[in-house]
Amino acid sequence: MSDFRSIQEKWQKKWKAEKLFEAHVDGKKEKFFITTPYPYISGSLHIGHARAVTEVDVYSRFFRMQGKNVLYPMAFHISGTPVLGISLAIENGDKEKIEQYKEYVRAYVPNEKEVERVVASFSDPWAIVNFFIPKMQDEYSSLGLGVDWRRSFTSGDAVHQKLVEWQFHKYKEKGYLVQGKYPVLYSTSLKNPVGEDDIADGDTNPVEKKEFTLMKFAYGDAFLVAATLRPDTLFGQTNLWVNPDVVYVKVSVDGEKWIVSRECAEKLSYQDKKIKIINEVSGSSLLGKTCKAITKGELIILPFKGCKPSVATGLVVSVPSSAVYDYMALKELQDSPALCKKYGLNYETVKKIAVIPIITSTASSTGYPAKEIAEKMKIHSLQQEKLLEEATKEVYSQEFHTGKLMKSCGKYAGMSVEKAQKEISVALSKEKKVDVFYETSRRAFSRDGGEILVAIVDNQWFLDFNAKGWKTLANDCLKNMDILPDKYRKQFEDVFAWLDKRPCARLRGLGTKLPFDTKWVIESLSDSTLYMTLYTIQDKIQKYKITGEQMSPAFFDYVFLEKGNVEALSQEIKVKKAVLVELHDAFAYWYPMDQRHTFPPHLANHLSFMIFAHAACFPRKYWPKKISFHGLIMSDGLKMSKSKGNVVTLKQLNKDYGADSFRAFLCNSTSIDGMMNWQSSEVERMKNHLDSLFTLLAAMAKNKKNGTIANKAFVSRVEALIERATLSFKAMNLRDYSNVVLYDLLREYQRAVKKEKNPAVLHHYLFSKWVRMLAPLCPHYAEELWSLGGEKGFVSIAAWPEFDAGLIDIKAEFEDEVLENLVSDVQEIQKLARVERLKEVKVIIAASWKYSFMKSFKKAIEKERNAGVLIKSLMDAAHSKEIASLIPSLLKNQSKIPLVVLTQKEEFAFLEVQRSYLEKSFGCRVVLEAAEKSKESKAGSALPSRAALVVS
RNA sequence: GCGCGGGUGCCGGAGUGGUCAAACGGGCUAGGCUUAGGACCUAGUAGCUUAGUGCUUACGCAGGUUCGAACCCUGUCCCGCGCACCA
Repeated sequence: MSDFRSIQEKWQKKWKAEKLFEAHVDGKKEKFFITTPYPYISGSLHIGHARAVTEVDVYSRFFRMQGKNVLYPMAFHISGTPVLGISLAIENGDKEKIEQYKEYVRAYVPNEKEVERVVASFSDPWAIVNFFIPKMQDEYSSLGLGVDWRRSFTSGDAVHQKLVEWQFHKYKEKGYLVQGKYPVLYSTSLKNPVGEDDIADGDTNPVEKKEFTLMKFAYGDAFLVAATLRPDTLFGQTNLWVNPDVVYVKVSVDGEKWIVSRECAEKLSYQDKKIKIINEVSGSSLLGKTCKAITKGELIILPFKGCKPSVATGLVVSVPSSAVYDYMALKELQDSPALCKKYGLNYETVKKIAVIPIITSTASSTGYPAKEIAEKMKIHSLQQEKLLEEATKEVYSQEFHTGKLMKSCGKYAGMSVEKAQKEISVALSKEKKVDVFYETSRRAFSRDGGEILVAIVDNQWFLDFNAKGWKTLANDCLKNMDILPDKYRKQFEDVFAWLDKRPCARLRGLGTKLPFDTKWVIESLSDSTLYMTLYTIQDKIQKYKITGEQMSPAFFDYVFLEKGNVEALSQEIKVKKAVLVELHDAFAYWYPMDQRHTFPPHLANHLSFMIFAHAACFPRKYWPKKISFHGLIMSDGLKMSKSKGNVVTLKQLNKDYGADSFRAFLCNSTSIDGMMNWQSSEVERMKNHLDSLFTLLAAMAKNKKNGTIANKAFVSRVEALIERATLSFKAMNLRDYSNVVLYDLLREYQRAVKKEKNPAVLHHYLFSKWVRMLAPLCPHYAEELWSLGGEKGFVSIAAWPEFDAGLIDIKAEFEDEVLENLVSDVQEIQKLARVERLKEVKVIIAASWKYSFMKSFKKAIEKERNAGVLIKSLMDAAHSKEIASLIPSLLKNQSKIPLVVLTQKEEFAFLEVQRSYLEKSFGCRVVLEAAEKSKESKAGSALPSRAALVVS
């Protein structure tokens, strides 16, 4: 049994010592530059992080063996709020976070005192970064990755920040950067915009922003302001709802007086409105009064306790035709003179309020969907909240998709609901009869307990993807890229079409400051779209100790774009001209990026932005060439998560299975875009399989002899497998490639060795090819075997085996198959006939005419498949009966048609050669005879390459 | 809701018009090896049938095109993912 741990360590050390994976500019070699998004700093790495990097490694090792100059680099991302959040939590004594990080640190630091000290130091975000990065590098390296670590950096390093500054200057010059107002989720306690991970339960129950239309109904010197999501129902408004138990406030809003809930007034102050509270107005005091309708006439104010002061304005405009709540609330009043009396309302007036039909849709052809659905669902009271919710949703969805406005809607009559919604609010907004208000989709709090609401940020910086020409460039870039699998191309196109303005800076988080407005930090997705360029020069930046100050925009202009005067630049930033030229040459050699490999969740954000960034800042020749996608990772059939306890860390992985087993399992268990389901029992199996493969190959290594192999079929099949593996690799079909090296070659070997008198010759031919083909998948085992077999140097940089088309021998393969079929047929017959010990096997070879018939038949069916026509054209008077029955049966079961049609003589000769082998397998005499000469009744059923058999 | 992708055996998944009862792997069953277990090897794994190369039913469901469909077309049901300030 092999010791995977020591083998793994041994070869990783040697690779490192020999600098095997350090990539150097070499104009004589074709380069291959492949990347995967840099990982974000987190506690510890698990197999989810390992998929992309491992697949890239397997793939790039193949290209290295194909003679390409491969650059596979990696860096680290630290921008944004997460790292900052951790250090803040630790500084604030957050017990949960501290414990969590102690746990992470314990994996590396044995001494508990030291653990405490390290975690305490994490109040400085850089301490987190500096602690984890070397660990992450080690863990990644333990997978056997051929990464050139000299080119590593973090997004917080000067070189990265200077690049991002250069990039944003370019954006600004091109007019891709604009400023404006923008609604964001905002925490009142943090006094800052918040993202999903700042919100309590934000990841499991996401908070969205909802855009309400505020409708202003004149009431005395003020407006009663009601919020609605459906401006399209404007013409169906019959009354206003207020909550009689709520005390509203009259506030001055930008010169107008509005009556809204107190909570709403507070929220409005965050939404770019100047608010001053004038006085209180009790809900009950409004009952029975009227306000001016937006369309014409007046609306009466009625009570409805369902109006929540915490939602929108706390006032609701009633549309009983379409809104089930409104319909029910109105009906309740109309059905009860007592209730009206209680609120001091005139029953007759209330009774007279008529539902106004406004929309026909699949929900109602007459315009009374609320009434109809309430009756259908047997809703009879406002207490049935669940049903009411459901009914509301149902009506809305039907009306939104199928609704048309009726005659009652004036000039909007005949318009679709979807369209009317937009047009009505635009028109009313022009007349200043409505305003916009943003509300959260649910009540939410930031992790420190502050309320989340929607605030409007002024002077927010946006990337304007619709800026002149940008999209055209990006689409151009996309069009010339390979997307693997190509089904994602459409998705890119859709995302590109939909991208509009995107906020690109935040007020908090780690990252690069916007050079021309330094209170803003460039947001962490926007700052990581061009960093791959740095991989091409980072080794030299370090070698020549170039500082952040020296990396001015002019520096990047020259290094990337060869723009400007080198001499002048050299003087200005004090970097030798020769160094600048060297940097440029390195960039020009490695760029563009040949491939980027990641998972589909990056499509709509990172990858799209990456394309836009390249399209914006670089000429066509430096645009990325290919994007490939891998699938997601599950563990024991579930998404990996701490709470489920199914996270498999790379440390564990190395301890229990080792890199090669993981790599083989990963590549073989699913296709590249399929989901990898980690199941330890299956990984264990793979480990065992590799063990026995290793044992077998190690034995072969010691027993090899040059010579000629008689088994042409074997050689032909192995050559075909070499070609298949090569083609699969080129298509990044890692599963099919791994099938070849893990199983198919093994099967062919076992098949051949049974018939082989001189296995050492077989080994000589197969060993070196097999080990080389195994190397990308299981590099550690392959290196060990390579040295066991006495081969020179590293297999990691050996040449990939060449496929020799001249050794493909279809006839030999076919004959071999005929032979194997014959053996298994005999065995089957023996079983069925219950013959204990064979005395004789009679092999009756088909009559000669059948061979020529089969030849013509094969040719004929290339064009004609109709049995009747075939029979006529192939008829031969001497064998009419047989032909008539043979043709339909061959058509039905085409597996009976031999791949290669031999002649009777050839088949005879081949079987004669194999007779001794057959006799040995059966342990008895084997007699060959031609059907024409046979006395057996079975003789007639023999077909070319499928002899009739008689056993005794 | 909009957009995209997908539904194949006990499972993961190949297969996109004929050599498919379906690659490869796993599981399961039987046998071998072994002190035992593990590992490994052999055979079987839709049903029926048989001294073999045979029949029937299958690729979400319902239709259609074709000599022929898992594969093409139409309808339908179900599932997954994305929908922005978040890495």
